[in-house]
Amino acid sequence: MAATEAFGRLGFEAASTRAIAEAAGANLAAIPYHFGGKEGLYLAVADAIAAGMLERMGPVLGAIEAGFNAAQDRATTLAMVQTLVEGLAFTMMRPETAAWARFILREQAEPTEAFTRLYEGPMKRMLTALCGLLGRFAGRDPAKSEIKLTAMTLLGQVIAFRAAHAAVLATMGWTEIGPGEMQEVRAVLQANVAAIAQALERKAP
Amino acid sequence: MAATEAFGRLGFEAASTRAIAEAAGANLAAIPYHFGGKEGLYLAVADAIAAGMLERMGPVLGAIEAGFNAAQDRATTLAMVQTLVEGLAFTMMRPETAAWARFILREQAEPTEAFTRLYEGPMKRMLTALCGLLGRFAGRDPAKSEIKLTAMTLLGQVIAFRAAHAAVLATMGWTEIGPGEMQEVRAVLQANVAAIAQALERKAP
DNA sequence: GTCTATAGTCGGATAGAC
DNA sequence: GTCTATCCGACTATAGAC
Repeated sequence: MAATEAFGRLGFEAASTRAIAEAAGANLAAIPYHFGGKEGLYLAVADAIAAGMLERMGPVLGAIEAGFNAAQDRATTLAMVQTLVEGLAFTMMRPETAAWARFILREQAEPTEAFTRLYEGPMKRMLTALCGLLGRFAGRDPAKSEIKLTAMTLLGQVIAFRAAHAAVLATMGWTEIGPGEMQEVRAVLQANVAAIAQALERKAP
Repeated sequence: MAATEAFGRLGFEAASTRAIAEAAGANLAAIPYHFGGKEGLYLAVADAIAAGMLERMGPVLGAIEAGFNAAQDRATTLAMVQTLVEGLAFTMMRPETAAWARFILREQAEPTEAFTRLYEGPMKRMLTALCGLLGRFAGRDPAKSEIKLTAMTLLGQVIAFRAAHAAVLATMGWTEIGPGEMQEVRAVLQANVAAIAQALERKAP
């Protein structure tokens, strides 16, 4: 956890193993001993984040994947999309996951081996599920660019609240995105998802 | 430019003035001499980015601000929203501004004095213009939370393509977001903006 | 203004005692 | 496994020649 915080806040190079060891109440030499070095610790953080995300999003994703083959009507499909977006929002906006978000955003800008572990784990699964749902909605191949890009924009709306965190706080006059603020965000996200889904549906063959 | 690239890629602490000076073909000692030190150089980068964004977004923002008081119909207002979102997308997705995006995203996650300069300059002006347009669209006070949050999600969709850059490339099978890819992104952004605006309009008093 | 040389600090890794 | 002591490299800033 100390390493997640430090790497997320400062990046790989600027974070110091000395500070991480001290924050964790551990000895500096324990890092090379247990993780094989600073880089090993960094990858261990990526794996821990991937596991944590899968743990939190697992139930929602499992339900979608399980219910997918049973032919669903559009209302049910839309509800699944809403659940997925909302699940991501609630997972990524919790105070405990702020450090995850910083770490992931860094890896997005400058991907390393750690990004592969994050992408091939939780991210790909979420994107695949969302594309499947949107494809059914639009009556089109989920692998089509338009569907995939729409999926990115839906998840992107959520990500933006972390990526543009300081701008959100400044604009809204908030000091944090707590439970109360989260309710307002959720209402707007739901409205947007519904609007975009409806537009997709209108274009369906 | 060398400093923008280095600070954007590595962050303030990890970027070295040695590497920046070498990349710029300048002498190491020139940095303390001309900018007062590493921190002064960092703030100079922030100011340069703010000025560059204002330069690129200025015409679009000026037109919106000038035309705002002349009572506009909804079609014109929607067109202005589309122009603003598209302008931001084209500004922020150009290869030349990739370094800006990395710098800004870092400041969003961990704001310093540099963020204030970015926010009070171009960001606030864009957000104010967009809230004004959306407020008129929805027939509501532009200062209402719902309007401001909707504005954040609209700009957030654009930001997401930079913030989740690696995930976008991996999902789309792209190697970069060039002009061709940009056209596809633009079409989806336009559709989303139209859908969200229409939903706002339906809720208008 | 521009450069070299250097001072002073802090980084990660490791040797070796326990 | 855990700790202290230490090595060696890289960093920013500055003194001082030109």
